[in-house]
Amino acid sequence: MRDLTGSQPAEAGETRHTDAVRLLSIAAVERETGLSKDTLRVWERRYGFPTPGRDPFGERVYPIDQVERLRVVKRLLDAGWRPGRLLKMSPQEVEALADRGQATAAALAGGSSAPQSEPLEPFLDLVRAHDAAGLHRELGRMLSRLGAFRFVTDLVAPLNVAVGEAWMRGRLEIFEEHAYTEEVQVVMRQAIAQIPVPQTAARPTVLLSTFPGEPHGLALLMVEALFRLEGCACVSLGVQTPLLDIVRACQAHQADIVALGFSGILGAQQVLEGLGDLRARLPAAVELWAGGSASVLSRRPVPGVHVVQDLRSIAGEVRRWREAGESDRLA
Amino acid sequence: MRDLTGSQPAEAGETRHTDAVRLLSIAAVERETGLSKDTLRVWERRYGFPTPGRDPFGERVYPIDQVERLRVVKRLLDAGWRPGRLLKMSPQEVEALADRGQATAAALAGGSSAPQSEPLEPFLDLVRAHDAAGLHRELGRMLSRLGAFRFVTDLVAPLNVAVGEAWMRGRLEIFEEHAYTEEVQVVMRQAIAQIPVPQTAARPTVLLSTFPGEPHGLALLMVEALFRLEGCACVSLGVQTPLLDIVRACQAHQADIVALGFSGILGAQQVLEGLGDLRARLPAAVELWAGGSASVLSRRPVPGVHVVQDLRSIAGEVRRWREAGESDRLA
DNA sequence: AACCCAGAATGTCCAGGACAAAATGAGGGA
DNA sequence: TCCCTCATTTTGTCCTGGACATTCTGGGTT
Repeated sequence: MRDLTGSQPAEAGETRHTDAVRLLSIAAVERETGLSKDTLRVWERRYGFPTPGRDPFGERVYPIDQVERLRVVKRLLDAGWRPGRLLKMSPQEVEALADRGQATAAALAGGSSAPQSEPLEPFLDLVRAHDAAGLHRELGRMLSRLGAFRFVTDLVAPLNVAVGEAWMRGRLEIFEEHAYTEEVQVVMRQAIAQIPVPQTAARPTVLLSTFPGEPHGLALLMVEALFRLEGCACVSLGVQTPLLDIVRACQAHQADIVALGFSGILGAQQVLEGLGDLRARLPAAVELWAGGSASVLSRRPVPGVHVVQDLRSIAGEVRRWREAGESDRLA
Repeated sequence: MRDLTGSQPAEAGETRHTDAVRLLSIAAVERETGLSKDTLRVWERRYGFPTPGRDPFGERVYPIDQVERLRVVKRLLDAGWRPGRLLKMSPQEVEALADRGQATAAALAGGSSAPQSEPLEPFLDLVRAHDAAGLHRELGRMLSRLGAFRFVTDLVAPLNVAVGEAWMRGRLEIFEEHAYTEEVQVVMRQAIAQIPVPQTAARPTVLLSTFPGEPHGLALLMVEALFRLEGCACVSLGVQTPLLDIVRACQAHQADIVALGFSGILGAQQVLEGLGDLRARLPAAVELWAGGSASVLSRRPVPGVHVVQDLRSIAGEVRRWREAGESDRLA
């Protein structure tokens, strides 16, 4: 991984100020890594890593390089590895795993069959060059060339995967991923704005959001575009809507489908409990769709929750819904 | 508050299923209210509220009405009240406070002097009617009529405050606030797209983001629009960038100003520690600007952090930066 | 080769104690 | 009368160490 920590040559008597810059509190580590305080403490107790020092008040202080390692571990965890093994490995071994591990996990998830019709490298180069304007221009060009549907399915979707993978391998910084996401969002909204609005009272009516703690709204936009292209009425609540409010919104908008996005930031347990909870609170007639890169979804099915593995399948699923509704109306 | 909890008439022998719908785990309450598990437990111990039951495993289960009350308490907390007093009050007293309390806090924050030149009620009515299309249309119309600058400062900014206040008084649901935010974001992005891109190498270069846990990206868009109108180069990382990555992005983009948004969701301590931490990690030449509705910012100044109280002041501050830079270059 | 179950692994929860930081309020000086 | 300072209370977060439901693993059985 490129060294951007701004490390100066360590001098003998490090000042208090340097310490403050090098050390993070447990709350800061939770913020930076997404690992809960409970998990951090229990890992230390069980596996002997991380090994934070203590400040004068007896509170944990984490060196920055351990935080970096925790970040990689977190990502490998999301890719299907288990902490017991990862945390016993040396930093070098973890690093090596990150460099080649993702390919395994991606292949395992069955992503290999995706027809990757557009070259992605030029876009990754623009991201690495921090050329936001250029990225915007090229994305806009591709949107015009491919049309909204193929733009989403053939370019943005594989590009997201490639960006995630590049981060894992240390070839992209998190902030570069953020900048990329932001730019794609702008173009995606542009794409959505171009889709003609459906008739009033179009069906199904789709409610889009994510759970609290899940800030990844890009997938939501992609899904919204695809639903719109199918002539559905979409109501997006943006990201991080509390569960009870999703239920209320569903009532208020008379939604037929509630679609939620998951990026793998949320823990498996939170996702499953949340989905089960939501399923119990929603009327049975409302379908609950879940999609995104979170691996839990494919690993453990939740009863009554419709998992959308591939963006391309949305069109077919909407058709299924409409036909099912038709027969209901006849009955 | 309007009853949208979907309550059916309670029958004598409530089923297990109904229980599951009525009771929330401590993790779910954290998700719904934004109050940490630690805080929930310590409130129970100290103030005797909330008073969760226990499931067969001895774990806390919170009735849904207590969760509703906790939400109101959280909002009053953000408005400057203290938990010791709020949690000793009866539910009715808290409710009454919410109904009139916000005005006090808003006046306290000095918001009364804002020249509110545009009528807001029609927009609130559209939000309440769940008329996303109508809201979009009216906002777009106002954008054209007022121009980007006045649209942001005279319409969107006071509207945000009005929406927050309406929620507090129980006249707006959270999901309605979400739907509103989403629609305004769409129009804001449209507004930004209309602003001509500045020359290459325009200065100052502004880096925009929020801390992890702060999902409110609307303020960020508003600020971006205003910076763009002043001819600044803007790099937005979207919301929730880890602190270390903000530092790296700042290096990579050679930013002159790092601007962060705070909505009051993050705890005071987190905001202050984060800002102090970030200030220590950024080069001294980089200015750190913080803005938003979080009350901490105005209550407790952080050394080396520039607090932007009013959106209108951004233009002047940019001018200040440019003049200061000029004299630096001469020196 | 498919299935199943004991045991290990793992994240979250609990209790209750401690303490730094922030807010409050009293007292004294300009 | 107003403002500043300092002691006191309030409040959120952190700590330890234990417990347990749930998930995953690996071997044995049909």
